[in-house]
Amino acid sequence: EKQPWMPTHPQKPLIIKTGVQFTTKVRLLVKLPEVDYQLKVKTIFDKYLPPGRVHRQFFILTSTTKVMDVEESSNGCLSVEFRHLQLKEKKYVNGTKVNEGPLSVTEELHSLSFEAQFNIQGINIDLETCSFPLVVISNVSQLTGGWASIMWYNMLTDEPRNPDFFASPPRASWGQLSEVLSWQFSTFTGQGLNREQLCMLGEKLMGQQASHNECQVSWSKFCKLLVESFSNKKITSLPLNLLPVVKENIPGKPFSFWMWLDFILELIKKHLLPIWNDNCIMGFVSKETERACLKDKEPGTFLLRFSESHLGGITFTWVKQSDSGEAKLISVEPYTKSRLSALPFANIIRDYKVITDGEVPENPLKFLYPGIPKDESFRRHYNSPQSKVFPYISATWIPISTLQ
Amino acid sequence: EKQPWMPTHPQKPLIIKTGVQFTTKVRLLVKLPEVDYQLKVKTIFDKYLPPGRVHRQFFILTSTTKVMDVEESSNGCLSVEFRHLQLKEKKYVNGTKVNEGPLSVTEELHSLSFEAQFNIQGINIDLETCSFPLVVISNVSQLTGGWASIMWYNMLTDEPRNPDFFASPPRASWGQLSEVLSWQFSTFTGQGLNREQLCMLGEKLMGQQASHNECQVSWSKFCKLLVESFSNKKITSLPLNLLPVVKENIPGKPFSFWMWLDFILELIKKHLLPIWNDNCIMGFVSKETERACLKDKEPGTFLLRFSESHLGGITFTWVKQSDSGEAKLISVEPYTKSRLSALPFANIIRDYKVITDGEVPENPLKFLYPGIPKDESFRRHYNSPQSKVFPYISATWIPISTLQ
DNA sequence: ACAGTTTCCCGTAAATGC
DNA sequence: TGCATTTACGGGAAACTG
Repeated sequence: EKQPWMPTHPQKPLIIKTGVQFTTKVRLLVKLPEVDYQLKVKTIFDKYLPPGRVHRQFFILTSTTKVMDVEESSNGCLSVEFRHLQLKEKKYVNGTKVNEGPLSVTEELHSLSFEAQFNIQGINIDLETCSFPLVVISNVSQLTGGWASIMWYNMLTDEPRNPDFFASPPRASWGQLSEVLSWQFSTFTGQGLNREQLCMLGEKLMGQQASHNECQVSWSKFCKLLVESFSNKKITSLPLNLLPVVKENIPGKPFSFWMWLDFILELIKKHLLPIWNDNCIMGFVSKETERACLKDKEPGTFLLRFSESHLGGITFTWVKQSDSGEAKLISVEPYTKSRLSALPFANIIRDYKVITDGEVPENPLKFLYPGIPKDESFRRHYNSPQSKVFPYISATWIPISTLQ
Repeated sequence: EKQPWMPTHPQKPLIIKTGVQFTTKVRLLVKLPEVDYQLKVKTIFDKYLPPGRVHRQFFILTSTTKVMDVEESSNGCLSVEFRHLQLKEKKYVNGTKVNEGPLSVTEELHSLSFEAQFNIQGINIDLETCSFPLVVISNVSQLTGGWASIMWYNMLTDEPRNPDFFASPPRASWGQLSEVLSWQFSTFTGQGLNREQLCMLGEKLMGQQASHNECQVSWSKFCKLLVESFSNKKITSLPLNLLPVVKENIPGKPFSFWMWLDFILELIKKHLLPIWNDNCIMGFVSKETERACLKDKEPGTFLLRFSESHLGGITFTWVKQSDSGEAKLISVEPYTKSRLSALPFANIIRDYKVITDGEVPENPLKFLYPGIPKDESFRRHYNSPQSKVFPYISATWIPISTLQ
């Protein structure tokens, strides 16, 4: 017996949102002789609650039993697919809501059990199986946190069930973690992260180290602590719940490493997929590396990287010949999903202009690092102009910045 | 007894969306002596179904009884407010779903009844009252149609209840209708439409007439037929359900007069309120009037009007000195809510540029019709540039069109 | 007051039904 | 099959609640 899983959110399975339908399928791997009776399967949510601790409790709002059927696609074994299942929270369990302790809701692990019972040659046989750990959320804003839990669990344990996993979550080696992160990118882009990109992520998470692979990353560093600030390293490495105290000291970055990364994944998925897959986006580059890359390049050389200060933002940095003759690096305010839905990023790169007073506006982006003429890299991604809208003349946006 | 009404959608009361909470209040206008007992009120949805015809049927999902209370704000009379009421459709009434005839769902009129019963000095007294007609919708996309019904009903009858009103809806005189339309604008802008604007609407609906005020407008012309097309008047004046036949012949305008107008109302509400209230938008101007206004004006004179072909779009038309020396009018592709959320309209006017090959981009908008220097009209509506986003340089959009 | 969490519901997209 | 209508649910914001 085994439980494949049809998730609500295809890229983030094993997360169920209350009030949103999900689908699950159970297959009976043992072939039963003489199947001329109906085998009814029942699903139960959280059949085995961990004894000591108090979770939120949920129940399946919709019908929970269904009869198994011969599956045509496989070799004739029995299976049943539950569709339109929906979860709802039981409120006021025992009249009181018990404090849930230090775990956040996305660290609570739940499970879906399946039961069936049949009688063969006078012997009653009980079948039972159980899903991998599930996270239950109530709003899509919790998907990022929930998916962090699913990844951490499956990366670090082979146990099919351990609801207390996050009571003391083990650390991960960077070797393990980087593989998982890279895999996250490959799940929807077809390719993972390269060595340089992973190296930047390792540095961001663990600082400069001789060898990252042996480093251990804690759960809280991955997903609960604020991202290191370059300007103020010590103070920002505090749990989120200390944020108000800290807020006055450091502006920005009220997000964890994983939250930062997951927003980038979403940005790529929705707005950057073709140019990402075409390797036009260096993406994960520290400011130091960026400087090292660009400082000796000719003016007009640029690279694309994800903002470290703005969630889900991408920026470009280019080399400008300054008046003193020395090269200067300039980065544009990061483009986020809302701005990218006004104009696709490739068009922004094509049309971007800097206006310096008294001078003719100029596009400062000429060569994609290390030195490929811009249009050669991006031409195939430029959007063709929209069709005519007779009797009007069509209109679009030109992205600009004003320099002093 | 009387029923004020707290709507879900504040600007469009008397419309209830299934599954969305609404609130209603009943007040007892008779003052009862010696009120030392509890007066329980019960709400019933569609207590009196019209005998012959078959409506969709709904019921109140939530609790329907509540005890009246002395209202403090008024002079101590009894009242009760039902909150969190929610409507759900009864499916499969009597096992079959009967065809509903020619009425669309937004033409079905429903009602909410209130009952109370009390005993005073040995006499049983039944109280009962009923709301004005209500429209029930299942999606906000039906708000426009529902509100048309509410307006038409209340404009043309004083009956508190007539569920069959739309079986043969009376016509409205343009005098009545124009007053209601103007009032729609004033409900959220503080001022109605002026004579010229109303005149354009009258022409759009009824064609050129000596006196519009006496004209009668049918319900279907108001809200069910396609808007007249200037290029093809006859063919487009057909009911929406004939659209597929017509579609091949005429592009665009698959919407009724009221739908067109309501999208404009929404556009004003969300994106144009300050400049609308400042009378910068002439808005309702036919192409003929536009030409008459602008043809002798100096180049750079422009006006703002709502698109007749694009739902919820606003455009500007300006005078361009053409090569032949003759004035030429050019209109930009209408800006709709999605594009206006990228850049506010006032900024678009300020920054708009036309690029003609080989020439320096130029802003063709100089004088707001009849001749007010642009900045004088719009300066107070320009958005200040966004704050700095250190260490990035800020970026924005410049709206442009390319000519030839 | 406040942060974590849930609820609410618009608006788009997809599904459903006639 | 096509349109009218409903359902689904992401996403932003408000409400809730210890």
